[in-house]
Amino acid sequence: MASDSSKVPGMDTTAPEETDSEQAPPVAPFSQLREPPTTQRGARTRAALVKAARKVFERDGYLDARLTDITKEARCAAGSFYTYFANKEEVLAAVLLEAQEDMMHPGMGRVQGTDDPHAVLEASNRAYLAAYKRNAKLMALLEQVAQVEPEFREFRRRRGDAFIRRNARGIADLQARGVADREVDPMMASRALSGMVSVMAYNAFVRSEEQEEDAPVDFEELVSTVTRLWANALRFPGHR
Amino acid sequence: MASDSSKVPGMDTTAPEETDSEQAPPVAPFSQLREPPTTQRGARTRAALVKAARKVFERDGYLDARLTDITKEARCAAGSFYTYFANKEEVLAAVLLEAQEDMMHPGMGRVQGTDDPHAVLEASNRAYLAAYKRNAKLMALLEQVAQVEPEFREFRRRRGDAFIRRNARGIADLQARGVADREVDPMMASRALSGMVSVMAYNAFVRSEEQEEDAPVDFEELVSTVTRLWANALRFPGHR
Amino acid sequence: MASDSSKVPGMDTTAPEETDSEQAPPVAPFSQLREPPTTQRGARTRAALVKAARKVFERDGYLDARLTDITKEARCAAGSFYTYFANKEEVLAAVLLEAQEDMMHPGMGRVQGTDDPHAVLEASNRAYLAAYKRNAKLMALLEQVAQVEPEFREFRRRRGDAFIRRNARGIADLQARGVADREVDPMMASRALSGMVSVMAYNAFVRSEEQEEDAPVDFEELVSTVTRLWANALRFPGHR
Amino acid sequence: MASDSSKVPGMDTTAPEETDSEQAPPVAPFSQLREPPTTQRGARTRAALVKAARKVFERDGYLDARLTDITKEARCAAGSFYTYFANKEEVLAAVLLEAQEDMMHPGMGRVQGTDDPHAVLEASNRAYLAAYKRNAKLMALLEQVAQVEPEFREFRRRRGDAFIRRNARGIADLQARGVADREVDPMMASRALSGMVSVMAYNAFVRSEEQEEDAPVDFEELVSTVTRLWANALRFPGHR
DNA sequence: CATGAATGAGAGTTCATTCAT
DNA sequence: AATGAATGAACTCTCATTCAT
Repeated sequence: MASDSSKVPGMDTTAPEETDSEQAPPVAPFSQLREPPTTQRGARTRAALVKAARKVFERDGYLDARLTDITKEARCAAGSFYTYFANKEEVLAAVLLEAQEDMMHPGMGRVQGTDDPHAVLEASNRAYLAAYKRNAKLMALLEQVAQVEPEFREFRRRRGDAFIRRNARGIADLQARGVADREVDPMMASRALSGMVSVMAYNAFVRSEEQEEDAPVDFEELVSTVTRLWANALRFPGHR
Repeated sequence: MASDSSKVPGMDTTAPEETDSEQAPPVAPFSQLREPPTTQRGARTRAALVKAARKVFERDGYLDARLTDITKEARCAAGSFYTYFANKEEVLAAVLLEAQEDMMHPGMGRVQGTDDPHAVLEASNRAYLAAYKRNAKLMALLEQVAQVEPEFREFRRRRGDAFIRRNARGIADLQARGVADREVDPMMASRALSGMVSVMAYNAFVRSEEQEEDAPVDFEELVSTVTRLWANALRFPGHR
Repeated sequence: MASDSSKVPGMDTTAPEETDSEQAPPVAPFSQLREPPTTQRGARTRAALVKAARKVFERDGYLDARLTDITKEARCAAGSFYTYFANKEEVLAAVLLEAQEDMMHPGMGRVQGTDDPHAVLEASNRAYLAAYKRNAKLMALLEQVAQVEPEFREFRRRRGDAFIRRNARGIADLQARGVADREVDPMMASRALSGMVSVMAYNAFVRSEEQEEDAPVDFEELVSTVTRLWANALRFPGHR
Repeated sequence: MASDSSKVPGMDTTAPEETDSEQAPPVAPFSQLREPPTTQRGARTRAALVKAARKVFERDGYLDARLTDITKEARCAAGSFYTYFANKEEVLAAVLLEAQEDMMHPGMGRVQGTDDPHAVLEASNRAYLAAYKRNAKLMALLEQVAQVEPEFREFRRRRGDAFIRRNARGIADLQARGVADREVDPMMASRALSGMVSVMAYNAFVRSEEQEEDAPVDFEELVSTVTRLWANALRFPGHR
């Protein structure tokens, strides 16, 4: 069970600039073999290919996607593909790079005007889960590819690590403030709890079709459950 | 992200016969298309093929494994493969079926002579993690295959569900006894916490090679961390 | 379309012993590679194989029939097949030989107590068509095999020739008696008319499933039509 | 006994436009799965493959023909085959389609300036037989394939039906004019007589090699014999 | 830059036949 | 005689990649 720790949730109590510095590495793990197109036509074709690739990958999966499917979808010749990408891996990298922004910046940031750890945690989890839901197909794709291509395994790892470290800092911070249980190692706790949320996200948004009868999980219930368990696990005070 | 919910951990406070009845389904999801060999020689060849298949799968992964690699490893002709299996999927099913016993019955069962929920939980997690570690390569394989073959996705799901339900019963039981937080839904909590442990197991035993520098996680620390977080999350009492 | 000239119809005005002498050759065109079984058990197994082969051939066709299908049907081991036959061709030969009696002797013989050529012809055609109908599946099989195996092409040819020659003699006889048109060569006329009836038989009894809506041909109408055309073609007198 | 009723002979006394409308269906029973090549080079390759396929099929038979034989003969790579055809069946369809024109339109049409049924019939039969002779190898191939591939069985049936119906109309027409025997059903008579000619053609031009000693049939004798028998069978008047 | 046909290595599968038991 | 597992040659089809136009 590949849990996704490539995209992990949690709380963010740290300063924004640090976060950014952490996010840098996962952004560019792929070497740009081809230089970007010079002409306008080139740019258009390239963009069409990336868009088509995303569609085909999400529909057929990475392994079953044939390059000709992609070029067909992009309405260009098979050979044109190689003007922009060396192979399937490279288009996928382009697809992920393009979507990365939204996947990495859950968009919440910090809850304004409060220091309540519980509120911060909840907002953070909500933002994470919402982003996961938005990009569910891509996350599924990433999981699949990580099983097969080491480059993307690495990509997934870096993304997960960024979240885990960010959350670990948050935990350490709360421990220092006396708000969180000091008995646990912040890093390990972050791994466990970040993982917990990512598994829930994966199950809810990616594997949901697998579940035959089960009613789809209610989003808010998901948020409150993982938040509550997380808070409890770290023994946030004033809880009830 | 494929989190593992196919193999989930947890605590077992329920009666043994119930547990068994739950574990039954995942045991035999694959129809035996080929009938078992009648002669002794046949049994030997079949066993050699299954063994070879496990080796090749673990070494090369499911997708890169070629049937001829397997027959070569088993020292038999390519055609002999088809005496026992219809295709790659079927050998894999045989491999998993053979290993299933150990993967499903972490071997612990109950801690004798105690009702202490914390002790029970810890023993349960230790047993689960130990079994995961023993079968790490196979778990990795299962993750990989589940991404590609619906049959095995289903297999993974059933296994996960069995654990999740078992743990959900345990949680409900503790809630009834007033030992666990009654605010959370036992099923959702079980999903989250079981998932948490399985991710940790996956990261520790499967993805360990990925982690370049990080020191390998200490097994006992892993057990105590997840146990503590789990206990806290459910607000076990008497906690320090 | 496979018309059958291996089994041709017609009229038989010649003496029986001549006919028999013609039928001899087609009976044994196949070399008996294996000698007949000595023990009683052997005879039983061989018989079971021939019976099974006929069933499988008629069901699946010669080409799609696998030897293991036959042995399975005969409830014996694959290897046992080779105790009695060298290959698929040989079983088929055995099957045809066994059925030959009924296929070659339409069973009518002569219409007793009449010299009326029309009555004789009609009886002959009726007997031929009835035999064809009885053995339709085998005839279909023979057609199929003849397209593929030279040995059976030869077998088919000999059988057809026997009928054609017999009918040619009948025609020559009638010409001598002044009853049939003397302008046509008896042999050629026999080829044409015998062929005509065999095509009709093939279409009616073998290809009947092909015809989607068409009502199945009425047997008696078939008999009377071919008889009338045949009689007309040779300008039998007194015909209306 | 593969008689051909797929290609049947006869007389054509009907208006041309009707005939055309009947011949349409058999012309295109195969769906063009692959779209036709756009470039000139593509057209050349495709044509080479069809030509090679015809040669190989006629030489080795449909079943024994290997795809690599065809590509080798066409001097192109094995994979190129699949640019134009999905499998062996499809090339064969292309081969037959290409030859269809000549096989379907025996080229005679009507004898100009005469209403003499006998002359019309003879010209029609001559044209049919000549076309059969020209395409003998292909007709043999069609017979063979029809025994094995349902699609081509259907193809054969449609072609036969077209001829049979055309001749049936001719017969009905002559009956109306009082020239032909009114006792027989035009459709059944057409089936029998068309079949008669097609068997003769099959025997003369396809199975001729089988006949060891027999002198090859004289073409003109063939024409006059079947014509005479046909005319007699329908009791054309003024016959000597 | 775009096109789309050509390439060819390589994998899975079938099944008649053999042969040790 | 019977058994049934073992053999391995043969063939089809896929698709990423190249390259002439």
